[in-house]
Amino acid sequence: MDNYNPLPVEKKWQESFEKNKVFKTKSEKNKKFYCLEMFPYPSGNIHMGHVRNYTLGDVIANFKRLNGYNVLHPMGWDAFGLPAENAAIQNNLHPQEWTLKNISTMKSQLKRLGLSIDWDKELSTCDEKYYKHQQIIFSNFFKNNLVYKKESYVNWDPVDNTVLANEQVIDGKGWRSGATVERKKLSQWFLNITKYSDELLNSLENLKGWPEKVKLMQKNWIGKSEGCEIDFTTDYKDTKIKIFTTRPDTIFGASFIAIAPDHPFTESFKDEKNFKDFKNTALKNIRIESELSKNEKLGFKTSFSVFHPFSNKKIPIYVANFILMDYGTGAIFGCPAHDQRDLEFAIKYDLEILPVVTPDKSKAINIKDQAYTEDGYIVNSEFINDLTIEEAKRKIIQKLEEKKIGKSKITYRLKDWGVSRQRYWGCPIPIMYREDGKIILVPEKDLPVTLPKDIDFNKPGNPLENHPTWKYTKCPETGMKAIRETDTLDTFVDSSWYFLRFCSPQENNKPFNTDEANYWMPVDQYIGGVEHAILHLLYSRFFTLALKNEFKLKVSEPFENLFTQGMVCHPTFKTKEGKWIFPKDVIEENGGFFLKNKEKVLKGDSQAMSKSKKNIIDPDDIIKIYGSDSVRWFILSDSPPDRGIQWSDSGIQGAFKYIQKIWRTYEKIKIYKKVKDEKENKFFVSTNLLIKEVTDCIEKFHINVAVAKLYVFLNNINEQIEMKTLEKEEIINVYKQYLIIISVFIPYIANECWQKITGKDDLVNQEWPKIKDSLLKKDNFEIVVQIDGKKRAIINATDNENEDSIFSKSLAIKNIKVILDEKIIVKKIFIKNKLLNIVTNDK
RNA sequence: GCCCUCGUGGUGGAAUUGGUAGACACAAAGGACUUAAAAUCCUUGCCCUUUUUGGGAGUGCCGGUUCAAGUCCGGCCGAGGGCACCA
Repeated sequence: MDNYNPLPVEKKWQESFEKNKVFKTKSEKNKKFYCLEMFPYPSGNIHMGHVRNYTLGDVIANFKRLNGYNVLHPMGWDAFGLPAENAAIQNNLHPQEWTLKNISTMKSQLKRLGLSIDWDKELSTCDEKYYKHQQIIFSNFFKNNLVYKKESYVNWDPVDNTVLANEQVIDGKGWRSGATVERKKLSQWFLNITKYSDELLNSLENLKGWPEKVKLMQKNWIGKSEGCEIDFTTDYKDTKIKIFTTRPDTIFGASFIAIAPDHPFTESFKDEKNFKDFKNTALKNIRIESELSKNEKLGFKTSFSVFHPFSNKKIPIYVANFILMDYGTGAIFGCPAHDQRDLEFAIKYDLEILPVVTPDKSKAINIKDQAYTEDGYIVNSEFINDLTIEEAKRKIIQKLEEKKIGKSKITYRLKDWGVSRQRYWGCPIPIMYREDGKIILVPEKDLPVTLPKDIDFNKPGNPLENHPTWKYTKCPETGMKAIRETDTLDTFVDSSWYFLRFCSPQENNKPFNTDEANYWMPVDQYIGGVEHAILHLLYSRFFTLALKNEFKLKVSEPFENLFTQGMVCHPTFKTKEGKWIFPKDVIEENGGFFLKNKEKVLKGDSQAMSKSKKNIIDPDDIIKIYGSDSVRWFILSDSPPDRGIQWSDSGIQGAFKYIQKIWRTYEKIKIYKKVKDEKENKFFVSTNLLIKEVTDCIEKFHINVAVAKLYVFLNNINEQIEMKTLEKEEIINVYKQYLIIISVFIPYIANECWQKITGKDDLVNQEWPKIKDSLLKKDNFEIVVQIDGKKRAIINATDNENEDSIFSKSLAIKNIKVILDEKIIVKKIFIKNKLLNIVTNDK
């Protein structure tokens, strides 16, 4: 028998798919399925993470197509971003050339995988045909007050004179210059996502098809807190400090006020030397975020106080390094007895610790180094004594509102989205600053504002800013001089609406065609990495809400079902000096690991594949040896798709063997002859059951289990071939059903075998095999017989066979009888067609 | 620190949601075929035993609920992830 050689076969079918536009989206508007995987950043080559992501999506898309859905399965490129600029600097290659080259490479790699993508829908975010519409969306947000400018901090490299992205700051230093990064305030554009805080939070519970984990992460990110604001009157010219608290019930335990270092109240003493020093250290420490929680709680005692709103007691005001100006009101009252952080602060500065909540009314509570934060009753608190915490909160808020010094208030952790980037390779913001100081939009007819091609990366800073002419323009209305916005948009903006654009990527006048979008949206299945659980997915939800009215969208949520796939992992290798080594450069010998020059290599634990640790396997290298089908099959088997998968050589070899076995099965069927008769054959029943199980597994994303069932399926077919009791036609029919099913996973071998066995190449036009309910009804069952819950025997029974009959059959079994002879039967538990448990007095 | 998830053979993992634990695969050992290798196929896989269609232990640890627990409840231990001065 010939071996199956995947490479020429796969090439043949790839060309055939392409030539015949097999995966083109249909125009008729019947039941639809929009299957989308997160689009890739064109970094150079596809990696195993892409292979897993797109293969997974392809299984779903193929499955739905065979089940009669009109499927939209597009692909595009998240093509703006910093690495293109870095490559430009390093290789003296224009970001656009670098990007386009990468897109072309990766596109051919994806095609080689046999993905059922409609390439006519391809889009790229760095294409002006795409970002023109993003500028229209920005203009729209501008008109609807969803975008505004405010001062905000950036990472500033004082040596390179440039703004750094967070990932360019390493241990607080600039990645190129090594200079300590400073915080610098710049005026930047913000999208008003917080306007939708409540809606984004509340509709999470309607997202039934999202993983609970992701919803929880978003919920925590939005971070809703219910509490109240209280105005405290100070002894400085009667000014007021507004604080936010979730624990107004502890107001009588307040022993200090703490405000943020950049709180407006600090204006009156901002030039005091002691305060300046304090503020500098406090703000400096904020920059290294990981250090924050370890930081010591430091306070600066001001010479001012506030008056308690109910007791009129004087309470000192501190400036504290742990109070953030951009959360709540930038000020709190500290109640040390019932907040751990306040307690630490109070101990350090010797402030009063007055317990006002007790778990037990009859006993006094004593606070040492643990704040009491549990439920209880209020004490030491005048008119709210003896109330529960909840009652006290309500009472205090009511009193505050009566006295007009406070009100209930909901605060969110979610902040508005800063979208300005001081970068070249991004979508230009369609804004002009007119010489009379007015900020105006570039009119829609003048869009897109395109990026200049001739740029100089040798000068530090933003090339758009440095460009000799690009930013100078004129106001089209007044003819006044104007300067263009030189910031570009965060690339997360690009990916916040691309799923809408895919519905009508050729639409010229609008970001998307309303009818098409309303037909295809929402995305029925979205698949991607869990690392996007918060930002990308939240931003996309925000965009959908924000665009809804203006563009007449029917949906409020973009992604009906979300699946977050796990990472592809591989062991890491290092030399003694700690240099990372590619797995392909490592040779295993007698349990040890070596380089080609015999240098010893240390094997580390398995981690997610990453360029920096070099524990990567290039899909190209693998496909060249085993073919695409093998890679697809392996990456789908073994591990549940939402968990990490261990890449292994033996695993891919196993997959390759399976592909070979599919081929051998075809060759055996080709020469098959029936030689004997057999009355009873469970084959069709078990096949039908397998089809049902595989179908269920795919629908539930248990792809690894579906794969396991398909091993059984093929083994069963081969068993039947050996038995030689079926008609050839019968074997072929089951094999054809099998091929339809595996074509969803591994299209090339499936199409090849189908063509060989049927003489036609119309596998893609087939229907998913029907499950025959009549065959699902079994008439034979294996009944488990237990004594006191322990399995003792298995009995064959007919459908619905009754308890007495099963019981008497059990007694006929020797060891059951032996055991029961010594015991008295107390009762029997019987479950039809399944189980009989005989319970005795002797447990 | 807070929140979440997960602990099953040498390994990746199944188990219809409380009803036969270990499907399927990888790796290993033994065998068949072969001059040989590769490929392929078969067998084995905890302990005891009268070698069986027998018994026992067994899903991180301790306890509980139940006729019955990998699955439910309580406590502990361990691994991974998210948030991180959020008032």
